[in-house]
Amino acid sequence: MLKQQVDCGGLVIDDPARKQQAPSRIPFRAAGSPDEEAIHVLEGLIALYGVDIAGKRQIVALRFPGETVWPGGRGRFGIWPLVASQLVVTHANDVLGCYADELSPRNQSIAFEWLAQSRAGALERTAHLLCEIAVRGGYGTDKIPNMLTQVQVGDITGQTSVNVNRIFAELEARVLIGRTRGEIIFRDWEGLRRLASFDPAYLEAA
Amino acid sequence: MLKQQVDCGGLVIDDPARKQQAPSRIPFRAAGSPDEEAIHVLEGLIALYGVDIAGKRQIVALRFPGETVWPGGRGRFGIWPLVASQLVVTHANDVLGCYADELSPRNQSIAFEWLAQSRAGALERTAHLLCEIAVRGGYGTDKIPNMLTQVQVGDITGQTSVNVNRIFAELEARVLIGRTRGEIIFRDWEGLRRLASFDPAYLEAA
DNA sequence: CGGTTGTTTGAACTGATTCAATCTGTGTGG
DNA sequence: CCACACAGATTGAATCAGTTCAAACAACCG
Repeated sequence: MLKQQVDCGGLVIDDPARKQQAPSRIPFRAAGSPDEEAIHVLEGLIALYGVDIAGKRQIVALRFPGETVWPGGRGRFGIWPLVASQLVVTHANDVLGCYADELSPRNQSIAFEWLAQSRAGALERTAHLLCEIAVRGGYGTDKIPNMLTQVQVGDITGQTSVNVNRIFAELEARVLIGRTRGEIIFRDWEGLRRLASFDPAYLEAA
Repeated sequence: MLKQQVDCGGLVIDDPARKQQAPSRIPFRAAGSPDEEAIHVLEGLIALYGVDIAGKRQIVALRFPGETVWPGGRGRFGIWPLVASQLVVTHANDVLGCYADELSPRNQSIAFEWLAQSRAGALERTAHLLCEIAVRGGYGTDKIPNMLTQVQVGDITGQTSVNVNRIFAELEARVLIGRTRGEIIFRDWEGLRRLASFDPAYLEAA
């Protein structure tokens, strides 16, 4: 998970002068802004989102700590911290070397996985998100912090928050997860993984 | 559209010895095979697809003539010629140079666009596909060849063929398209474009 | 305490699926 | 030239997943 940081040269990314705080849920960069920058996530969780005519936002990608938002969408996608985050912004050229070799195939792989999942049922998609957070966030298979609102989960998985709530209740009723205030507990990781067709292979670089 | 071919060195891609015919609808590479190769499309239309537990296939990307299928999914996605196609297969290393600069950002941009579109209604998604075929296939805004079955359109847009049929009928009833045996005619390109929120900017390289 | 944000629940509605049947064009063999 | 098979397109009816609207409930915070 931390490989990118090492590859790209710690001296750039660890420069404290470039570090920025990004408050939760305040757009860090709105859709439509030019993007020449690479944004490295140190802490928190960042979403790339598109907006349709009706004003509905659809999240198209997540970036966990250690991952990087590369330019390439011509600014069509906004950047939205789902939780309070720490970022380092560099000009893309400074770290381009590691883009081709490692990062881009992995990001494409994740995008394809999301597309392949996109027609599954809401139960499967929601379970898949929980699995992905567990692995990509490095939390392991016991539990993850409950850091997203149900509205945010809906933006990611393409449902209304009303339905997210029912899906969570259903996952709990099936004893796949448990919920406390601050955490989601995996009561049956293997069952959840199977329900979601989640195979972490797509998260390894090509 | 042909830029990639030029960039990557015509001598490799134009080598007639490497040219292969790929018959329509016979998997060229099944999901799960290793992928070390770059597959260049000379003619036809290629789909990358994933398969879920239920055996349903979901197409995650298309490759038109002049475009290339890069490795990076660890073989999780199969390659399926939607129509009879001409391909050139090379080892990825031989043409890696052009990957980072041009091709990958564009492919990521397209994947994001598909994800952003994925929650729109069936009418909008189908209209979007027609627009994308027109531009990416280089057919212009008058008409496109009717080369896909309604089952294939459903695989791409995530619907059943029954619904695809109804959507086509609806698009025709709204005088956005016309249908003949071999072609789909754009009767109101601007209206179709607006309905689909189709902005060809995402098809330009970053 | 009131204000705000997030969660939970109910009921009506709708887009899309599923199942099933019919229709149309195309090619094939007698 | 006709009989037949086959793939694709079209249509109808029942069903279902998810949305929408509306309201109640819970937790948190100044």
